[in-house]
Amino acid sequence: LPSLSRADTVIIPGMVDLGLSVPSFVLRAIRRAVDRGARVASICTGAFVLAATGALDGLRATTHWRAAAELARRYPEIDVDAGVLYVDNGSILTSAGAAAGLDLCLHLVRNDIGAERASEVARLAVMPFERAGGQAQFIVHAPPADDQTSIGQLLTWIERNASKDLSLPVLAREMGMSIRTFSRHFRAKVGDTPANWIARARVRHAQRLLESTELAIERVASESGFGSSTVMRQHFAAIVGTTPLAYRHAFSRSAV
DNA sequence: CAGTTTATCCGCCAGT
DNA sequence: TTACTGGCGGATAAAC
Repeated sequence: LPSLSRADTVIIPGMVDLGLSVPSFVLRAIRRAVDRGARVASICTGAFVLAATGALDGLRATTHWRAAAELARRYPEIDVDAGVLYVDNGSILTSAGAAAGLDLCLHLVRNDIGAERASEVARLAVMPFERAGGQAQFIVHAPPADDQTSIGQLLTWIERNASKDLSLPVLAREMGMSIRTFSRHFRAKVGDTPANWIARARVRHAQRLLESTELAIERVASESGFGSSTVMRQHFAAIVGTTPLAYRHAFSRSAV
């Protein structure tokens, strides 16, 4: 609970038993997070917890379809919509059943760091990138993530050009900003430092090459933009937790 | 692996 | 006054 006073995003999972009442100190902690502007999202029947804090009053919201009527009965102030996967009110979000919770989380990832990364996350989570049809018409009340500025575009460009020179001066010039301003904006928008993010992009690139080619490790390193295989190994160990060769072997064994 | 060089990051601050 | 920019220094981390 103490982390609720610092968290940027708070996610409330579903509760098994709607008859249980949530301790008031939990509700207060959540309410404080809401009040200081943290982004708070509920999944499935977690909407009941969020509703109990009063944060949903006057807003449109959703929950598991079997619980929707009960939510509307208990909290007349809430505009309950059982026909959508999730509802985005900007900093307050709710989602329907558990699977829709994944859609909601993917929506957050997409808004935060772009569609490119979101599609990767979706792939990792083995779920379709964007569910369409049926009840998939989600509602976006908030202005669509302000200017999904050029930082987002830069990220996808980096993702595709891992082997290029991605030093700070180069990227800053690319963006038409000074180095100082660029690193500041990057940090604010992406939540990570450029070097860190680039290292992870390069590791992803290397993983792809290791999965799908027979290129020598040294070659994989240079194609992925690492100065040497030593540098790649270093990052690989830190991020993936194994060595490039071990990764390739593990992958080829498991890929039928 | 250890030592050296280079790059990055971020607080600070003066200038729009 | 607030909101933003961008150079500087130097601790820190990465690359060699």
